[in-house]
Amino acid sequence: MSLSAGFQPLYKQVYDLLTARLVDGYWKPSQLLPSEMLLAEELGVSQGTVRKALNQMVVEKMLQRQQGKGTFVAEYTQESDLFRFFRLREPLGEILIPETLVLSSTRRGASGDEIKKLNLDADTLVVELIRVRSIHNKPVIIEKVIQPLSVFPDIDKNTDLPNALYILYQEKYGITIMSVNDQLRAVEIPKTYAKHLDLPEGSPVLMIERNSVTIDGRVVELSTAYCSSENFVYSVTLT
Amino acid sequence: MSLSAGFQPLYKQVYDLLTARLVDGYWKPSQLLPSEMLLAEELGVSQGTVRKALNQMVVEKMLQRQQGKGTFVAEYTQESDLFRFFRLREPLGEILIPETLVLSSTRRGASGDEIKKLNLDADTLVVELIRVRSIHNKPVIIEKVIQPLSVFPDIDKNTDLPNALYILYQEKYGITIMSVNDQLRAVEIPKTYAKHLDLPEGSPVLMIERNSVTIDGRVVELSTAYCSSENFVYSVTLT
DNA sequence: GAGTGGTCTAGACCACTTC
DNA sequence: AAGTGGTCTAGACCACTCT
Repeated sequence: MSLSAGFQPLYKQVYDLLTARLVDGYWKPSQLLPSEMLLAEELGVSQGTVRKALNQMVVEKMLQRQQGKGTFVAEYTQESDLFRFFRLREPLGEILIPETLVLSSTRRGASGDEIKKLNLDADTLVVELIRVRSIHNKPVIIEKVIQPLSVFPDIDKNTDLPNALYILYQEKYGITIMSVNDQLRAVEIPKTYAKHLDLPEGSPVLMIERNSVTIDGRVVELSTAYCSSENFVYSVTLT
Repeated sequence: MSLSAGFQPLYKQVYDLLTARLVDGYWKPSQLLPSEMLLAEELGVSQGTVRKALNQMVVEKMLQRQQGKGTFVAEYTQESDLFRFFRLREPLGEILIPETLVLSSTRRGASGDEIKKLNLDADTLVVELIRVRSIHNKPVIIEKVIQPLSVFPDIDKNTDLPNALYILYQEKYGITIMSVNDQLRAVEIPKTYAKHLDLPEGSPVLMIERNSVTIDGRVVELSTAYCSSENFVYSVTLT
């Protein structure tokens, strides 16, 4: 059997092979995969083994399955999916979808910190994007996003950036963000940002530093956000 | 077969039955469960069905399994486990274990908000515990913990509270905290707390409001923490 | 009705732990 | 060697979707 050369369990080898097909773009978001039986036949393993690999990929949100229909590559085009990583809520818990305004977009060389965190070559250019996000017409977040041009060629040539950048990454660059690491601090709002959020200088704001990680484990985007927490909170459940 | 009267899948019925045994204390933390084969025989289902239920409980961190040894009720007595929900880190990511000093412990009637969040009767008494937590001998957190006496009888009679309260809840009251909901804000530190954290008045601090939830879904503890984020960050990964 | 994923079973063999 | 969980297979039947 073609997979038997490995040291890992069969279902793990199947998992790796199927995951590679997603990373390579062999299967694209929203696409229907072959049925369990067909995959089992193609790979020379039992249907139960394919099932175990597929179910693991569902747990990790790479795939979605529907009884009677089939198995699909996960897509994040629903509002609720797009804002899967957007954690600001009203204190009572309602989900809030922000509007977004781009303030600036500039190319520059990557800083040492960025080179390290994004694992870039020394001379790589990055785009620094500054946006203000508003909820109910009130500006509540100002964020700086760092995108390496080596990962997202000419991303600053796009007109009409989508509200959720991740959909652009997925549709235009075939890059799917699977997880983010957030570090939160409380700081006084930087002087230059105070006016954009309609806050007095010295106001305490949440500072959120985020690394965005792809399906294959690469950090491809950095962001730093300053969030007014007068009316909104960062809400998260730990298990 | 004794379980067949339900509408749910067999493995779900097995899951519910086994979970109930944990909630009831029929099986206690660190205890060895019967083997898959014995459970299957007792419940009149196949070994594969028991396995599916057990594995789900492992995912939810109620059980731990070890090949060759058996299946155990999860216990949280390791330092890393005790601080499973402790998210403060040095910016580079090292795990920090705080020391803890109790400032006060008082009984009082529950407030309306507490009655609602903890689902209490109107006349229930609660304990309000105020603690300072230090890292490397520097105070960084001051927290107020609300414990209903209806859930934790005479909890304020304990001398020597453990560093992690959850181990007390588990060992003395048979209550296991399975998840927490955190809401984070940035605020100016309350005047009365500034001196405890060695911070100037008006300093921005992280305010973390937490609901702690048991294995059976009840909120049994509230806490509000003010954290200096000069040298530490709240770190979390979203998937 | 045909095709999909979801459940359940039974049995074989492997890997690890303990005695 | 005996007992545990982990993997893999094969087959039956159920529930759902689409045509």
